[in-house]
Amino acid sequence: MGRGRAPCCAKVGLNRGSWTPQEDMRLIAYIQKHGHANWRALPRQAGLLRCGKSCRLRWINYLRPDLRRGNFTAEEEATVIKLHALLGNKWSKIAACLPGRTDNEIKNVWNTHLKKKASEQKPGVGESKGEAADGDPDTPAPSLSSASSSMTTSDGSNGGAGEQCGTSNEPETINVPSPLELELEPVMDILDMLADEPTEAFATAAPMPTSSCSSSSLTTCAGGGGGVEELLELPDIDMDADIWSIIDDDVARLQQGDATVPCTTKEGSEWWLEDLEKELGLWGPAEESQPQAGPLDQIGYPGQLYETEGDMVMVSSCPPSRSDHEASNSE
DNA sequence: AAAACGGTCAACCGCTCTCAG
DNA sequence: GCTGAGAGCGGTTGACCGTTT
Repeated sequence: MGRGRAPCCAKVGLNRGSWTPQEDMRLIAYIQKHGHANWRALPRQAGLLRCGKSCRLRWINYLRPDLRRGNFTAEEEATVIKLHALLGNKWSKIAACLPGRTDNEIKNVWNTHLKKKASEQKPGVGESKGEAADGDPDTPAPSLSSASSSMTTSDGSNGGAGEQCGTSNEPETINVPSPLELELEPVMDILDMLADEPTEAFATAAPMPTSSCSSSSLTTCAGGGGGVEELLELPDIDMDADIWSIIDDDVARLQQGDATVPCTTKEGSEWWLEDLEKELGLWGPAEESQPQAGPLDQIGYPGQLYETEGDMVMVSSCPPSRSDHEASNSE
């Protein structure tokens, strides 16, 4: 109430719309180095002409290292459907049960096809709290374990995307009893409570222990892959110029094929960027990478520079064109 | 072969909640 | 206890791409 405040971005002089590869690189480099303690200040300190909100969204929905990508597995879809039946449009909470998936992504998937699917599955049973609605005798708990299996299995039908995301993300979690289970545990509790008391119980009983996976903080996410958190522990430092030296330095080293450059090494905590690049078809020898559409046609490998608007830009991660995304999905 | 249509997804907008001063 | 700032969430929109006519 009355918490009115100016929009986070005065819409003057700030970039809007799709993110460019260089913007992505700046954001990634900055967060890798300094974390994201203060989203509002981040774009200024990182030298980005974006509002903090936009940066946050970009990071959370696309650049975050612990993201899974590619099509939803059947298990994930089932989980979303069931959780939606339980929670409604609480996308962030649903996302908390699907590590590596973002609320935005789940929302989109729901609105595009799961909604239809769900209504087809349960023509008249929709209001029965969801659990057995799809004819599956399983209670929500089994559905969650399905989700957990989907995490480690990853969908082979994703044309490679699945392999990069899920498994490479947490190879160890397969044998270890459970980062994921631990993560899902509170959710199970929540669902348990929901079985008795609808939605209100959730609010009180769920301090959102897992929400970090969906959107709040990478540092606490089980899927985050160890070392990343260390990178993000650094305090917020004011360094407009510094970010450039980071990027410039990395660019230079990348061009020399220096595998120790953060964004390129698989051994460090930056493996995810490689994965991202692979998924975008920007990684590896030409014969292996997918044909790029549009402006990316002129782009070679990660680390390679190309010029745009008089700016030198490093080929690395970039917002995937739809063709990239769908190419990987259509397999 | 071209145009129209529909589907999908990334990004933006505005509101609410939480926390620090 | 109050106020303001920042973060997070859910809804909506616009652009792009594929499919159908």
